[in-house]
Amino acid sequence: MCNNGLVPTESSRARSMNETRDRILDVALAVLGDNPEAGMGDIASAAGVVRRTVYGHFPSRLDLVRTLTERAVTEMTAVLTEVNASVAEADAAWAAFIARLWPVAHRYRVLLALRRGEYGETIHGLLGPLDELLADLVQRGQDSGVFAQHLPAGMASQVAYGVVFAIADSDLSNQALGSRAATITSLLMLGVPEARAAALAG
Amino acid sequence: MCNNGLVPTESSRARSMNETRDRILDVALAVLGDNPEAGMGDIASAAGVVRRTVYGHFPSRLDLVRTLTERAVTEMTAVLTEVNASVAEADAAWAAFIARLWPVAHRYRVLLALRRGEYGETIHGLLGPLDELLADLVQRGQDSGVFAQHLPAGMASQVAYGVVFAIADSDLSNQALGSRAATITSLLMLGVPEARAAALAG
DNA sequence: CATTCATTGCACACTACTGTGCAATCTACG
DNA sequence: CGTAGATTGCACAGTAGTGTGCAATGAATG
Repeated sequence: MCNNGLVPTESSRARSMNETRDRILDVALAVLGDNPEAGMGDIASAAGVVRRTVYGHFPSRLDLVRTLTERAVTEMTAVLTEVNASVAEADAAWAAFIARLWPVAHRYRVLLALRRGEYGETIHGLLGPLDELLADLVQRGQDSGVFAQHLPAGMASQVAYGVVFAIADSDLSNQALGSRAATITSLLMLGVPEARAAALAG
Repeated sequence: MCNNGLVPTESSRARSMNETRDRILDVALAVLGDNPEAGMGDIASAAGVVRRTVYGHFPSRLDLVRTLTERAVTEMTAVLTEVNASVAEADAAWAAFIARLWPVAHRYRVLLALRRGEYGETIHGLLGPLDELLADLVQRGQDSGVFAQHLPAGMASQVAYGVVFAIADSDLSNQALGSRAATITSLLMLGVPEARAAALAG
């Protein structure tokens, strides 16, 4: 063991193994993004690896999906908590969140489809904490009067960021325009006036 | 043949067969609404019939789904054309459409899930004409200035009525409130001011 | 060099469907 | 009553996936 105990200095072997693992995850995200029903074989092929190898890293399909979901939740939660801490007004915070969420949402667009069917329960469970944070933000906006109250906070937040993922899913070409469109659209449906929404979307 | 040639007077046999067929369709809508991945066996059981019988009425699973989709398109198109003919303003027409669409949307909520994966192409093709009508309505509203233009008409209509189906899907308890909430939410995201949206939603 | 270990290639069992074939059954109809 | 036809029950073939077992390979490691 030449490990210094602080930095997990990986042997070349372990590093190469982690690279394989990461590549599988990245490729899985892309492949499943195109076709949520793709099998382990499709993912393996796309990753330049054999199906058996994928099972070496992820014992089951559910493990792979869970890992992807955990990644997504970690990234998205980080963005939301950061925005929540630095932006006071709820509508401005929402706008900042969506703007920074956009690239992430596009990457993880597959989760929108995977939420239904088979893995729905697992994914839903993992997304729970994030859902609560979103609902809290919307609730805060509704309490301070910047958001309308035509929907209960929980449902409004779900539908609003569902819309973001939906636009991220259908937006194949222009990423920049999509971000602005998604921000404005979600703000509008939360009850923010058009002028204010356009201003917040930069 | 004691048929008078005008009304297709069915024999008791043919009537009973049509009842079976209709029951299968109704039950399939309910079962698939709860679990879009339910198999022919599940549908058959729920309809109080044997799997083989379902195949007697619908040669393949696709035939069943296609029939359900055609039903949905027929009903929804009828509502939309009727509203289009009787209501002038685009935002008012949209509100009237959603209000009358609501119960239908709830019944056919499964199509939202079925649009992705396997039958997506078929369903998409059948929904095509309806999608165009919706896009036309939104375009009309954008041209006359009652709808905002943050999204192209085609995408705006898709996302807006996707939201309606999403709310219909998650709304298990109160149908009446859901209709109003869905109307307001979709109007808001189309850029209609909150006051006007609330007024149009009755 | 000898060892360790990720990866490979192949075989296998298992599950869960779809769609078909066919004889048996029961019922409405003539 | 006799028959046509809808329905049933069961068997069967086919497909497509998941997950496992195991020997062979090849490269990094000590």
